[in-house]
Amino acid sequence: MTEARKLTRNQSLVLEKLKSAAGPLSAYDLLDRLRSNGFRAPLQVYRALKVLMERGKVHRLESLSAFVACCGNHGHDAVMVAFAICDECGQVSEFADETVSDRLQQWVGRRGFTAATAAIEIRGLCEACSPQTN
Amino acid sequence: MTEARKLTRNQSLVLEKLKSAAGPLSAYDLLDRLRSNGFRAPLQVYRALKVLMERGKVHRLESLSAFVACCGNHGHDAVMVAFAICDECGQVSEFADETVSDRLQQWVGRRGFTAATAAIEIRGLCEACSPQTN
DNA sequence: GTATGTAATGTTATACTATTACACATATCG
DNA sequence: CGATATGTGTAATAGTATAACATTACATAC
Repeated sequence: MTEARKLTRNQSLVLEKLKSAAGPLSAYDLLDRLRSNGFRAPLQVYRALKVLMERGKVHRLESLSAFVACCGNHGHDAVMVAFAICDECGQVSEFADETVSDRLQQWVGRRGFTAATAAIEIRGLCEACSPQTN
Repeated sequence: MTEARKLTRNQSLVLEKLKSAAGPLSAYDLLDRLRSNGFRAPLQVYRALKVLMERGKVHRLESLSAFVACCGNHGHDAVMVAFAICDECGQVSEFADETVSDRLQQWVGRRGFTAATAAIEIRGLCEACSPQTN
């Protein structure tokens, strides 16, 4: 198991901001929102994010260069997590599908590849933002 | 079908560089390699990349902020493409798996989400870079 | 309590990635 | 020709991320 130390002040602040945000936040968004808490430099944010990601509490959305708090609704295992990101409203849904995970693992495994992390990000339109069909 | 115009000079140059590269290249890598061809500004690269990606000739690796030529070995359809990226040597394998594609489509579809594009990137160690086990 | 090692922090500067804005050119089509 | 659309060149700027260094906080051992 990963060592589960208590979060430091900076780490807690960053995590709280992400949890209370409506959607993904960039590191600089976070910095701006934490200036009133004494944050002054990007590195303070990036360092906190690094630890939070290592502990699985935060995910980085590669295609947005932004970060979200982990929803925690999926199996706590080392399954690959996927995201559906609405290009219109920015809403993000997090999910994990074991079949997807297994198939991807199998494909790379057959070639001797050892998977460490994965980014699975689907971009499109959420229901609310889709053009009406009726 | 997507209009298949002939590539312009800049677009061809960028595509050729990507095809002949050993691995993914960043936009600025490309710029440096194309200075002898008259390239002077990042925008010349980014504009060519944009068109090449729209035509499916180039993929962007979100987790690297880099670009690769499409291998063309997978079904030419609108299937989601996946990548295995070695964190050690930078080698990239491109592949498409219909099951993965279908499962992801199903998951988001069930929630009324309309998928437009996807990024599936697995990071880890390729066979050659994995620690020996024998 | 003091020494020591480790992790976290604060700060500045810098590197890397990407886009905006504007001017000019070229091609196609009526 | 005039009108629209696309491509180009250039400069300036915005946005994302890390390197390097000095300092502080805290746990543990002596």
